[in-house]
Amino acid sequence: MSRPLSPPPDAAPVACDPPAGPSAGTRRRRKEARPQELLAAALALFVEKGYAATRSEEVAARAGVSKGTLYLYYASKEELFKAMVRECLGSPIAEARAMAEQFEGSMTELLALLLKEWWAHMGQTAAGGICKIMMAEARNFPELANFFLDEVINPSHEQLVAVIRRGIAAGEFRPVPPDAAVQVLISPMLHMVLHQHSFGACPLHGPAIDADAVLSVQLDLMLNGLLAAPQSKN
Amino acid sequence: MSRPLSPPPDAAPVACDPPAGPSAGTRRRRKEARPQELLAAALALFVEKGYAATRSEEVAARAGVSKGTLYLYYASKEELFKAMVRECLGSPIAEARAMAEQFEGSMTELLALLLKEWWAHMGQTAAGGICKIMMAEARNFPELANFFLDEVINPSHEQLVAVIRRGIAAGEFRPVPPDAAVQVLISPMLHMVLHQHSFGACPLHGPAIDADAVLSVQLDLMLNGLLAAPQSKN
Amino acid sequence: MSRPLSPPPDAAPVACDPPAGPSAGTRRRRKEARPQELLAAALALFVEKGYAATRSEEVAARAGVSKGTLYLYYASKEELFKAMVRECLGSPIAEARAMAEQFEGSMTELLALLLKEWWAHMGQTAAGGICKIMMAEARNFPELANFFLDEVINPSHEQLVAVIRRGIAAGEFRPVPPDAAVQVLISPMLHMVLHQHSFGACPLHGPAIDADAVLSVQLDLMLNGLLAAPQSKN
Amino acid sequence: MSRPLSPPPDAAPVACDPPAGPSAGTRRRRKEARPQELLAAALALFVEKGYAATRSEEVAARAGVSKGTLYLYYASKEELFKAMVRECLGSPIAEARAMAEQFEGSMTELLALLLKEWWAHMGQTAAGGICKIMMAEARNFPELANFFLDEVINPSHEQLVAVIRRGIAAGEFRPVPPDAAVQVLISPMLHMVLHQHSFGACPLHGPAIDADAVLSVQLDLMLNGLLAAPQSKN
DNA sequence: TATGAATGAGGCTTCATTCAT
DNA sequence: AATGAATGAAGCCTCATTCAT
Repeated sequence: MSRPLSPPPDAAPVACDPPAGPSAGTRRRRKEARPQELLAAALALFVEKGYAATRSEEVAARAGVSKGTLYLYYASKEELFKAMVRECLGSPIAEARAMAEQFEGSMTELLALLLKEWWAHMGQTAAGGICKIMMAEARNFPELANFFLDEVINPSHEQLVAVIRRGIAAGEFRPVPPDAAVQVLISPMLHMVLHQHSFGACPLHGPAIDADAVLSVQLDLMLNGLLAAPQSKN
Repeated sequence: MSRPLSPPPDAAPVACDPPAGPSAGTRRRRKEARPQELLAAALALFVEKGYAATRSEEVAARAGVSKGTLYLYYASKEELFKAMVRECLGSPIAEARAMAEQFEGSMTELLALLLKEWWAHMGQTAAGGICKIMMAEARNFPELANFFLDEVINPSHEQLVAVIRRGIAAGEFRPVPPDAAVQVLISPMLHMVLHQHSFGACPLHGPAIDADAVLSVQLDLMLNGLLAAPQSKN
Repeated sequence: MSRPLSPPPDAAPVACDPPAGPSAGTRRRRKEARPQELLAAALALFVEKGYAATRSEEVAARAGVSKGTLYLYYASKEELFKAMVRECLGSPIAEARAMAEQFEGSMTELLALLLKEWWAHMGQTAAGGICKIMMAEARNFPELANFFLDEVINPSHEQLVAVIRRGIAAGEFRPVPPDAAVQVLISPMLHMVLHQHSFGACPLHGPAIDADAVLSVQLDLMLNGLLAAPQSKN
Repeated sequence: MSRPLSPPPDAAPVACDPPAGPSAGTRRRRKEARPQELLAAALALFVEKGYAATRSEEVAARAGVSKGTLYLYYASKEELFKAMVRECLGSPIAEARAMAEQFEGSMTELLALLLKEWWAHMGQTAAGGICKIMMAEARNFPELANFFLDEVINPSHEQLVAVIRRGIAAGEFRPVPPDAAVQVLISPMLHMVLHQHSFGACPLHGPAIDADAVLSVQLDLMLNGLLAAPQSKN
C-alpha cells in the first residue's frame, strides 16, 4: 500500500479535472478538445523545464498541433502560461470546503480527511506540477502569484486554520498558534509534491520518498502532538 | 523575537563585497574578488528569475562589470551556474556533523539544535536560494541535481535519521519509521526556505509566514509527537 | 576569341534563380528553391571574402531572405559551407570519365579535349570558386579538404595520368613521369581559375590574363614537349 | 634528391630574409627583434588559418609576448597584416634582376636558373605563404593586392617575359606569345607553393606532390616545347 | 481552422582594442 | 616597454510571433 514517490503520474490525469468542454458527450472533431490538450501539454513541459526554457513549438508538438495553431487559441506564450495556471486549479478548494462544512465527526478526523484530500489532489494529479512551476516562477509573474495565493494557498490555509481553531475551541487540540500549526501540517505534503516534480523526476535521483509512509507518520506525529489530553482519555 | 519571513536577506552572506561601494574609484584590477562577485550576482539573479530567464549580461551588470568580463572567469552561462551551485554549498554539513558527534545531551535536544542550525544556515543565508533554484532546475541539470543530492540532501537526511534511530534505541522516541520521520521533520523549514524565495519575495504577497512561530510550533508538535512515554503529565 | 580573365562569371551557373526578379511579389513559399538560392549566395560570398569574413546574415540577404531563414535550411554556418562545397562539385568528373572511355582518337587529342573540358567546367563556372575557397580554407576544414581531394583532385589527376601512360605506352609521348607531368599539365588552368577569383576580381588589378592565349600556348608547348619523335618537321 | 612537398618548412626560415635589424650583431634585450618575431608569427598563423580566423592574441602568444604588446608595434590587426605582407617580400626580385642582367649564357639556361631561383625563394621559404594568403585575401585587401601585383607579380612576370622575348629574338625559342608563355612557365611552381600551404598541410592529405620531379619535368617539357629548332641542332 | 515558412528582436559568446598598472 | 584585465561592438544562433496559403 506504500508507493514510492518518484516519477509523477504525469500522463495519467492529463488535465487536472477532465474539464468537460462545452458539449462533453458528443465528441466533435477535436477542436473542442484543443485548448485542453494545449494546456495539458503546456503543464507537462512548463513543469518539466520551466517557463523560459520551454519553447512554444514544443508545447504545440506535444499537443499534436502545429506552432501556428497554438496562437489561434492563446495570444502568446505568457497567455498560455496564465491560462494553464488558472485552468488547472479548478474546483478542489470548493469541494474541500463543501466537505468540511458537512462534516460531523471530530476535528481530528476532519484534519486527516482534508490532508488526504489535499494529497489526493495535489500528489496524485498533474495539479501538483502547478505548485512547482508557481514556486519557480512566482517572482517572474507576480500577478499570477497573487492569483495563486488568493485562489489556492490562502483559502486552503484558512480552511485548515478554521479546523484547528475549532479543535482548540472544542478542547480537542492543545492551544497552538493556528497559522503556524497549519504550516507545519501541510509542509510535508507540499515538500513531497515539489520533490515529485524536481529531484524525484531526475533519472539518477537518490532514494525515493515513500509518500504513504510519510503521510502516515505525519498524521501520527501531528495528531499525537496536537491532541490535548494525553491518550489516557478514551 | 518573531520575524516575518519575506524579503530574503539576499545580500547578507556569500562573501560579496558590497560591489564597489563609495570608495570605488578604481574600475579595474579586481581579479581576486571578481569570481565571488560574479557568483553572488548570479545567485541573486538565478534565484530570483530562474536560470533561463536570467541574461548573462544582467549578472555581469549586477557584479559591476561588463558582459565580456564575465566570460573571462566562466566559460559559459552554464558553467557560471554550476560554479555558483557548487560554491554556495560550502561546509555546513561538515559543521553540523561535528556538532552532532560531540553532542552529549538528549536526542530531543540534539534534534532541536540541528534544526535550528539548519534554519540558521538555509533560512538566514543566501544558501537557501540554492534550494529554490535547484528545485526549479533539477530536471534541466540532472548532473547538478545529483551533486546536490549527494552533497547536501542525502547527508543531512542521513544525519537526522541517525539521530532519530538513536532516540528510538534509547527509548527516548516512539518507534517511528526514521526516514519518513525525517521528511516530516525538515519539511516545514524547507517549505519556508522555498517560500522565502518565491511567494515571499513577491511585492504583493499575502500574509507573511512567521518563521520563528512555525519553528517553535514545529518543535513543540514534533517532540510531543515523537516522545515515547506520555510523561504522565496528565 | 580571346577573352580577358577578370571578373568571374559569378552569377552564371550553379542554378540560381536571379533572386526574386521584378516579378517577386510573393515573399514566401519558396521552400523548394531556397536551398539552391542559399548555396549560390554562400558560394559567391565565401569565394569573395572567405569563410570567416562572410557573415551569415550577408548570405541570407544575398539569397533574399532573412537571417533566421538561413537556419531553417542549414543548422549552422559551417554546415552551410560544407553543403555548398559538396553541392557545387556535381558530376563533372563522371562526365569526363565517360568521355575519355569512349574516345577513339589519339592521346594528344584526348588530352587537349580533357583540358578544354576542365577549363570549361572550372574556368567558366562558379565551380571554380570552390577551388579558391578550398585552397584558402583547406587547413581549417581538413575533413572537407579530404572530401575535395577524394572527389575532385585525385580522380581528375588519375584520369590524366592514365592518359599520359597510355600515350607513352603507345609511343605517342616521350617517357616522362606521369604524375609530375600531370601537375605541369593542369597547373596553368588551375592558376587561372584561382587568379580569376582573387587578383583577377580586384577592381584595380593589373594586366588581365588572357585565358584563351594561355590555353593555346599551354597546349602548344606541352604537346611539343611531350611528343615523342621529333616529327622530322625541321 | 627528390623531396615530397608536404609540410611546408614553416619553422625553418622564420622571416623571409633574416632582416637584420638596425643593429644586428649586438643583440640587445629582445626589443629590436620584436617586430620580426611578430611578423613571423603573423605569417605562420595568417597562412595557416586565414586573416579573419586568426586571433590577434594568438599571434602575440606565438611571438612570445602578450596581447597588449602587439599593439605597441602595430596599430591594428590590419596594419600587422599589411606590414607582414610588405615585409616578407623584400629583395628577391631585385636579386633575380641583378642576376639576370649579369647573365651571359643562353636564355634557356637563364630561364632554368630563374625558375630555380624562384622556387628556392618561394617554395623553400615562408615567403611562399604570402602567395597563399594573398590569393585568399586579395579581394578583402585590394590595396594590398595591388601592392603585391606591383611589387612581386608584375616585375617577375616582366622579367620572364623579357627573357622569353630575348630568346625568341635570338632564334633560340620558337615565337610564342610571351605573356601567355610566362603564365605557363610559372604555373606549376605557383601551384606547388599554394598546395604546400593548403592541401599539402592537411594531416590526411592524399599523395604528396614531388616537387623536384615536377620541376624537372617542367623544365624538360617547357624547354622541349620552347626550343626553336628540333634537337637535331647541337 | 490549420499549417509551417518566414521574420527579426534578442540572447550568448568572441575578440579587437584600450588602459591602469 | 610590457602586461593582462576590462570593454563593448559585432557575429552566430534561437525562438516567439506573424501571415500567406
